[in-house]
Amino acid sequence: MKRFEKTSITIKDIAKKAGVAHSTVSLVMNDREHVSPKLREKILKIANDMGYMPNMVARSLISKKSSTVAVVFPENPHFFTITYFLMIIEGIQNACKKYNRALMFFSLDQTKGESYYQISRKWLIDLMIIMNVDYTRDISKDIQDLRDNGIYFSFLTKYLGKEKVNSVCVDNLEGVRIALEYLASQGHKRIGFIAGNPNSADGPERSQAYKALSKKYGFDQDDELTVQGDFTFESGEREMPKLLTLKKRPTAIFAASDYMAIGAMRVIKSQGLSIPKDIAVMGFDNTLEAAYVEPSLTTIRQPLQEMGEKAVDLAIRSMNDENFEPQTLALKPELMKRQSC
Amino acid sequence: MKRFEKTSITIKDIAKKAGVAHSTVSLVMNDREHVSPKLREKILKIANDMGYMPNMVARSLISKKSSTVAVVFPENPHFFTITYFLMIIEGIQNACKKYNRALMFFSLDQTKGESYYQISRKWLIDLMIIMNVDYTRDISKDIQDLRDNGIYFSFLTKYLGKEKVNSVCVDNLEGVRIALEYLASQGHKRIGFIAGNPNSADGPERSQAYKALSKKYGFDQDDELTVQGDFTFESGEREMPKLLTLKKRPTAIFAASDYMAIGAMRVIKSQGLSIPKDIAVMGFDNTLEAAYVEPSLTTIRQPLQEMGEKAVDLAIRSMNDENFEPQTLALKPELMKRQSC
DNA sequence: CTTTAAGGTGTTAGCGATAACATTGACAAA
DNA sequence: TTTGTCAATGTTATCGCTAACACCTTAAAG
Repeated sequence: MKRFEKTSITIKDIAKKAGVAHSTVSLVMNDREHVSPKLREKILKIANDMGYMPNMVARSLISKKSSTVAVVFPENPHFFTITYFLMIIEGIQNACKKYNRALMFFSLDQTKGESYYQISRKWLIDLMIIMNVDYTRDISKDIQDLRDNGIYFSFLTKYLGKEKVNSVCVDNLEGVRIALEYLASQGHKRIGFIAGNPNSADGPERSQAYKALSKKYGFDQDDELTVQGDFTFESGEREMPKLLTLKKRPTAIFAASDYMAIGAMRVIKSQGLSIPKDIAVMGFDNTLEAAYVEPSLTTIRQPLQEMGEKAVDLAIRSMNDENFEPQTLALKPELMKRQSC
Repeated sequence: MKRFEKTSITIKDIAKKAGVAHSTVSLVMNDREHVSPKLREKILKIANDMGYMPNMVARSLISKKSSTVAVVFPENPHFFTITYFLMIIEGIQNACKKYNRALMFFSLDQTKGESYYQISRKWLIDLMIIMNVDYTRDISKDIQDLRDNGIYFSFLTKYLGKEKVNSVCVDNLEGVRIALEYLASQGHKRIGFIAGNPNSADGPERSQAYKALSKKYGFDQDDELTVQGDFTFESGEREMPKLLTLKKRPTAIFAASDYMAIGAMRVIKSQGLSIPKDIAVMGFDNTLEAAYVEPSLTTIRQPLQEMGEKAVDLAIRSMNDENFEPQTLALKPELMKRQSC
């Protein structure tokens, strides 16, 4: 008792005041049966009067569950300023509110050999959202470790491996279809494509969709119409000149991310070309910046907040229902008509 | 033992394998003295071989400290998409890395009567970053509660009350000075000012600085040159027309936030006026969007990341040094010359 | 050769909570 | 009245860890 100067109200304090055993108080606090309504009422009142607040840490220790949602993302010094992620996190935060869980963030430092399971064990995490997984690591093992230890999780975005896991993504095929259809409706036939990060889940999907659909819509098929970016602003800036110097210049550019589209726009404008008159630009994501650039960027909206929320929902459902089959949710994208097309 | 299907490696497992008491293992894990180097070595090796990972929750429970940094912000459904906050959070995340703490987020729901202290007790938080406090609540009491219970904290941004507490902010006077001086150097004499949220710490400070300095620089002093916004994009859009319809139109606009500046720019452009030729626009903050708008926004950069990092630093220093005087750090702003001026 | 000090190590008691199991007591049936 | 039953409580062990303290070495001092 000397060790701690001050100690806050515990179930034992309440028990003493109410003249019952602390286990009874525990039953009341957890809303379990086997306590008479009268006593329950009394204990609740005392707890309230004393300003009792359960100690989540002690609960975690005994139950091996932490009442948190852990978001784990790869080590990236600028993770938080990529608004794309932020909008997802906002959705996750809303879900936390809904399920009454606290939100924790962890960055996974590959170089230190940290694993998803280690983090979960260290902090008694029982629910994890795995963001933007780095496919250079052995994720099958990660998944196995998590499963073996009763940790529920969802991937954001789509998980590429063969295991059936919860994951949430946008319907890329549909997104690309909407984008290309809109460009086609505006009379474009020659469309340059800036592809996204080939090591991600979304990059290749969008590239394939572009390839397949541009045939369907009767667009020009030259290989040189596709350049390889990595979703970043810089890659858009880097690759755009290649498209501008083609003998036959495309009349529209479709970038697999808004950041690349914005980078490309900068190059186009710096060449004295007008958007959309000389070249139309279409993005993908609808990140915050899309509305602010000039001209504002026509793009495909990913329901990012909803994606974050659903990811938590799925993990919770897995947790509550043994028979729930892990699934991949592909949410519907939407065309945001603005000025760049 | 039946209760839990699987249990992970604990110090007792290590102790058994090493043939010592678990308390000895604890000493080793905490890098404390009274263990011979040879034994320490041996235990460390065994721990490593067995893949031991300390259970932070059990540690928290006994030590009443959670090894986390808790960021508490007021209930706001869009908190995470305000990039201003995000950049700060990025700094906080970096500091967490540095101090080897996990990052937790809590939104404080006034309506449910939650208090900062309650959150800290519930989760055994010992270090808290209080963001954007809502001055309609009795913060003196919050501060007292936290102090009484040995919880260390910093405010972001500046704390307005009389108590001496850790807080980090930008030097608003200096920021406004830099902005106005630059405008003066470009020959502006009549400058419209869009003030920020009067219930915040930064809003009134910037307004006062504007008033004092515009006298010093010999700018026009009409009251009608100042309109009242609240930092948001919408308020910029709402207030700008008032400045445009003045009999004598200002040649430059200084907004107390980038969001308001961007809102103002939209109005100016919609009137067919050119920026900066007809009207120059100066922002404050240097949020992400400032670089993307057209023309790009000249603004005063707040070192947001650094602010987040310093806030954690201060709280940690308070924790480690009993004699450390709580202080307010005012970081230096910086002019970001772009195209809008 | 015994005493003493100090460094190592083990023992034990919690932290605040949950949960298995034991016990009590009230009421109905025998 | 006696017994049985089941709901309502109490008792106790434990989660993984830390820390106070007791104990036991060993080596230097007497």
